[in-house]
Amino acid sequence: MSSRPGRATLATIAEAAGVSIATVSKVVNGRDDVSPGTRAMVEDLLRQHYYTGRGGSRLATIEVVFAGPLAAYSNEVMEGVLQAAAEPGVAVMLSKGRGASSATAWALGVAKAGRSAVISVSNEMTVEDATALVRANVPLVVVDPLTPAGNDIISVGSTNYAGGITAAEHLLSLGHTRMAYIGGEAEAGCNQARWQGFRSTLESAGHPVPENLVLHETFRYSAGLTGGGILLDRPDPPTAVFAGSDEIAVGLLEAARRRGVRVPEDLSVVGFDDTQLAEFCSPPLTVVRQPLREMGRVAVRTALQLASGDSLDSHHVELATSLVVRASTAAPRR
Amino acid sequence: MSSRPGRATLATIAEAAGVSIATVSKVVNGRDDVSPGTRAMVEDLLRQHYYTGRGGSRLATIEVVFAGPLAAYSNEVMEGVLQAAAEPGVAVMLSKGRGASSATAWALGVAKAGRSAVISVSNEMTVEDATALVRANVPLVVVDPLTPAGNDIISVGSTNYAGGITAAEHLLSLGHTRMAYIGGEAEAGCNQARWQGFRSTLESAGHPVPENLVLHETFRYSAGLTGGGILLDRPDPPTAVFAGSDEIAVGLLEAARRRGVRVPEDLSVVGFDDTQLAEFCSPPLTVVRQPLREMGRVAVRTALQLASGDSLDSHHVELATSLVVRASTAAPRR
DNA sequence: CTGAAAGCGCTTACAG
DNA sequence: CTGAAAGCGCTTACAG
Repeated sequence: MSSRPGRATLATIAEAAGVSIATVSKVVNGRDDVSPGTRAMVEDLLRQHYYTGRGGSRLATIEVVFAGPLAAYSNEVMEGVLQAAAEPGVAVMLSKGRGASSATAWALGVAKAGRSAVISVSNEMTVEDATALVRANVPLVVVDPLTPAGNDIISVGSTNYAGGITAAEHLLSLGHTRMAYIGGEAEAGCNQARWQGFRSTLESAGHPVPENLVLHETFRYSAGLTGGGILLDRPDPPTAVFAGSDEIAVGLLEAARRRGVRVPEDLSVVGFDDTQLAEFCSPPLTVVRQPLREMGRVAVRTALQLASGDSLDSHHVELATSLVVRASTAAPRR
Repeated sequence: MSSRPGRATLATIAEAAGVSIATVSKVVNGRDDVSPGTRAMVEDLLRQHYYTGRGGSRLATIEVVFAGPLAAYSNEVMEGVLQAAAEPGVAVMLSKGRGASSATAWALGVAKAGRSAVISVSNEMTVEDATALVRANVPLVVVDPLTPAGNDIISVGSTNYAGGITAAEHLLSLGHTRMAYIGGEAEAGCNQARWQGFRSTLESAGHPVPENLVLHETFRYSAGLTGGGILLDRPDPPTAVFAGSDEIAVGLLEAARRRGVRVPEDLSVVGFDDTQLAEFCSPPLTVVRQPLREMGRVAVRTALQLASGDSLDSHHVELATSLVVRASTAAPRR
């Protein structure tokens, strides 16, 4: 073991690899006159030594990736991210993901641009993307994962199952017995958890959700608008609906308005998330609150820990959901 | 004139300044063993030659500054920014401004971090901030300026005055004669323009806005909620309200709901902006649309032009507003 | 495919 | 306050 006090230089790597500085330089610069074996070995060493180039580590920068459109939901997460990043002076970059480029090219670009870590929000990070980031030595933290994250993916979520229970208990306590669910993407893990928590609680209470009052589509407004229409146009509409997101709930509100169905007098609505939409709509929404800002903050702290090589206590953190009662729920009419 | 083919190096600057490379290096690194006169001269030359350091220009990066909370409004602008930045591969950083640090320190930090330009959205950029950026050689573009921008500040806005006229004409055409205005910050230039366009049109039509039906507070939801309450609690409430922003309009919607005032049957509401809030609220809002995405796109293109040293055709661009009719306006009851 | 050697851009301890 | 000189980290044309 040679002494290595400061940052790794080309010389550090060259010594460790038993090759010349010139060869290491070629690998770093992606030249092609290096044998595959040598290249692989040198790349490994570069990663192990956290080689950063002469610029040193620059300003720490976190790249936040949103797959979908920016929305009320993303704003909450971003506020938390910005807050947690501001104090240590970490810069925050916003992007829409890798677009058309290959996972490898994208990950390499992210590394080359000097990003300290990537935070992916509510996003289908494919295993391919995640692997590419690992190979490029860029830590990844996933917020509110759609797919149940694999074991080696670090993620921050909330207690979706408990949230489903909370919604059910609230509606039961108001006296509802005929309730419906409009959820997001059927495959999404968080959607499944919300639904199962809701479903099992109502079942135990002796008021199971009829199969034809369960809709899974997307987490977007349009799903609430059309799904709400389907439910409300039935001869026997539900007296309460649990929506898998605030956007769905707000779409449902509009479906109700169009039909002259009053909320909460004729229909109770519970949303999920507690974004600004929930506060700003009329009537303001009763929701299961997901602490999105706090999730953003935790994601930043975790990402920074990973970036500085610290080990983590846990690969998945779940923050508690809670009930926020506003004006969209009431006892059913009799 | 010596030949200068590629990027400026310390040697380029040293030659131009007639000092040694060592002295230039000291200036670049902020050492204090340089006389003020020499320092000033060298700094000038560094700017003139677009000195970037050995890293070259890195990845072009634009820093977008929002002073207030992220909201439906900022999302529209950001979508445009991200779209325009994606194609040329420009990175987008998000920040909340300089916080507690001095304007100079902040601007220097922005320059040192290698930002190509700053886009400030709907923000009170003080003259001090703007000057500091100029001195640090970082181009600035202001989107939807609150204060009427000075002559040397580059800005992108929309036709606020025309928007006010549009709102007035729409309500007049529906048959309204008693109309109110709830605007944002009274001093804000964009607020003034919207109000004056509205006011003058109604005046010409013989239906001037009574002074006690004009409220100026902030562009936020709470201003619409309280302002709407004041208006609707009058013995002689207006039959229509023009709101200076979507948030105000949505707050007004809630004030109406709480009082059992139906929109649009009992009250017509026109918003301003056309954010997602306008689409998602119930009833969906009739609005004067501000092309926020396009404004974000233009801001990026302008910023990039400035960063590459191109000159601009115009220091201020105004994009056209338009009327989007949804469900919050109708003829007044008789 | 590899590396010795020349050279570039930059920094800094030190002499004046 | 200034700069000559030593030296660092890196790149690259070229010889093997």
